Amino acid sequence: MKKKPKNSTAAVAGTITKPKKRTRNVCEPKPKPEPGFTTEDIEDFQFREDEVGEIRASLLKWYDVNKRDLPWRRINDGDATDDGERDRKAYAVWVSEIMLQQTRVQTVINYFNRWMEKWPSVHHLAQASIEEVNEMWAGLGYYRRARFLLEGAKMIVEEGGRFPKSVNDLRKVRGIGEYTAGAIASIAFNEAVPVVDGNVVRVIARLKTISANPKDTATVKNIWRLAGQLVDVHRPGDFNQALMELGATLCTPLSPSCSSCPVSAQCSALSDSKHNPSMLVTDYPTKVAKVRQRHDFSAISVVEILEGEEDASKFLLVKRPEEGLLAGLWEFPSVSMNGEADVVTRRQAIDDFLKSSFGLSSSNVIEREEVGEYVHIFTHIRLKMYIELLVLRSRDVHRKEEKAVTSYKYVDTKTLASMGLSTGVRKAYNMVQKFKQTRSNLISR
DNA sequence: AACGCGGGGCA
DNA sequence: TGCCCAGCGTT
Repeated sequence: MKKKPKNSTAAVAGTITKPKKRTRNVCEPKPKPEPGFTTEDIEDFQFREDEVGEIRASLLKWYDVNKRDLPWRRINDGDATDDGERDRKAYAVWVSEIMLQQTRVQTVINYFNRWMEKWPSVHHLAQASIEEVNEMWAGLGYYRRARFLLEGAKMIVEEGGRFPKSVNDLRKVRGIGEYTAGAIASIAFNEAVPVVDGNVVRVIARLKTISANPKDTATVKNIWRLAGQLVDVHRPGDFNQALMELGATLCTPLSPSCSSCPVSAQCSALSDSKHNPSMLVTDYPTKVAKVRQRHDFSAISVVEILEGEEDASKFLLVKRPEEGLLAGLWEFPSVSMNGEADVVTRRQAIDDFLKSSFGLSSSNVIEREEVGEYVHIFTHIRLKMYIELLVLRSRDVHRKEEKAVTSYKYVDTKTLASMGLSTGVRKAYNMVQKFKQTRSNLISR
């Protein structure tokens, strides 16, 4: 491997470093297409000053005309006249940015509107309970984000209730990393700092034909440096949003609309593709080998306790551990299986779990039915759920034998309907409801 | 630096 | 089905 002196020039937000003389100036026009730039190459990389000017102007002009009408922008847009107003904007930016982490705009819109209606300010949010927060968040995924929002709101209120204004102070808030700090500081407080998300990585990788591994720390650092060079000092918030908006709407992963792109004239990937049809804009950023999905199996028992009338029945819920997958969320009793498992094995495992943890005896069964199977896909796990309905008589519940190892509770159908359940748990419950409905239709016929 | 963490939409 | 999305905290 070729050795190069480490470039110690750190990314300075909002400043433009002077172009340096290099033996190989990658910014020079190239007589013929080159394959792209490796990790070592981009250490020396920067935009020319005239390029910076053109990109800023074109992108902002495009953004002013084409930006999407999004609920958080309605709050952000326009200049704040006092600190209170700036804080309200910052709160809206914060909530939207956390929701938007790894989540598409279209999905977020409704969640954002409901959230802001329920908790219009950081002070309102700080008074909320984790149960309420989970309820509002249910279905969005990465539930840790919701917990951090609540913790962050409490931190801010405890510190006096004023929103942190700088990247440095914002970074201290729970759940606010480099990206979110940059977004809030630039959009709400006009600090000339860059942001780098998946969109910005893609746009810059294409502009500069960066073929280095986009997940590599050195690459990410250099993209931050390049984004810092680009960010418009006068309109940093708009510029950052424009860059991301471009990535979300035109410079998309699979089919970019280069003919409509405001910075197509500055795009090396597009220029290369015109010279050589075998080179594609979509070759950048380079693809990263994906990790293999784990296959998990779980027996799930929707335990219904009958207390006289059918309407008075209650369901057993168990709280998941405070760390790991779906941390702290409620679910139906479940037992992890070691691969595919037949109904006898599953029931045995469930019986053992119900007996040892909740003192529920399988001798009190009114009804036990196999409801079905459902495969729930996480990014890293393929979870096959075996779902059964188990109806028990309440008078036979041996509360005395309960071991308080697991936190659990019995809830009625109404509570269950409104609770913050993960999508997989909600799916299991819906399958049980549908099963019952089908069965009662058959009986009434 | 590597890893864990949800869910959905789209080609 | 595979891909990837307005990332962050922990180890």
